[in-house]
Amino acid sequence: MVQAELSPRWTEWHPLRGAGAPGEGVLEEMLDGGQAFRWHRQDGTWTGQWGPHLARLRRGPADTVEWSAPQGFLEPTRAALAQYLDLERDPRKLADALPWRSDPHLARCLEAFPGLRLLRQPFGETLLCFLCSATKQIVQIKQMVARLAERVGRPWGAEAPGRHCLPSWEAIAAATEPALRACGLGFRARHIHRTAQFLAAHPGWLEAAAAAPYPQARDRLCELPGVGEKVADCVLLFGAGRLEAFPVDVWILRAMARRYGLDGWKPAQVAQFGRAHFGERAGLAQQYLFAWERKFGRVGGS
DNA sequence: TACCAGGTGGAGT
DNA sequence: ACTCCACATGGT
Repeated sequence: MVQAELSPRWTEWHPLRGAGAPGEGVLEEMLDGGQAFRWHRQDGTWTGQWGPHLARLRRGPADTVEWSAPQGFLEPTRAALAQYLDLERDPRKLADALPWRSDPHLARCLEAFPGLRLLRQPFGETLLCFLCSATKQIVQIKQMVARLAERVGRPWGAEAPGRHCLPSWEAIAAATEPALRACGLGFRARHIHRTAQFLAAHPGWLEAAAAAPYPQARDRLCELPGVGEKVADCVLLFGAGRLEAFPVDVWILRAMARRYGLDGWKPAQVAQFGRAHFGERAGLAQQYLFAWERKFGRVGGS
């Protein structure tokens, strides 16, 4: 499917500066654990794209992470990575403010994924990716957005031949729905195309939603076709750094039923419980619970 | 082969 | 307001 996987010439590796390095296996959870869908591993090296950016990441010596950029893009990539990975903030300090002292399961989750970060992805791209996410596995979502980039997005540049950015909302609005459907989007193609049409007809709408306070931002996003409470929360959490957002998917529903006794609770109730129980950074707790349940909770009820 | 996947929207009660 | 179900597609 991907024909000539020509790779760019890369700069040398640089140590990632910033507080709180991820523990063993945690980098993988950050890049491939359902927050982002544009990172691919080959031989222990992760290559990823976001917005106009392209970078590689790998584990370095002594619990560090190293990065490299396409030749000629060292400084812009350095700045973009700092923003994307939220390097200014220490993830362990953020997590320490969660109520793990009174919540043994949460404590276990924090211990299992030390240094886990929430990404700060481009808002519009996050919306696009999570519009693709409905009842799809992460591997399939990655495949869908890869095809969207390849067929609808613009080429990254001469330095990285064969590589494409995700399409802008304008580009998606200009595409036909059958063309989107041909990317394997299924019934999501209609939602995505109608959302694109709406955004094209309402310049500045998305930026306003991104800037609004959490409850208003969430309500506004839910006006878009294909966006419900879960997708809106994912977009705000992973695309706008709104840690109050508490996305409830099948894994969180399962986790809250098994670990907190919330059997039979509906998503909206679980979301309310989550925000009340975990506090103003509930979304961070959510990501730990999600990661733990997927890694350790696949079999066995309690 | 069945069942499930980071759900949503619409119809019927 | 709540319950049920169609919606497309591919992994396990």
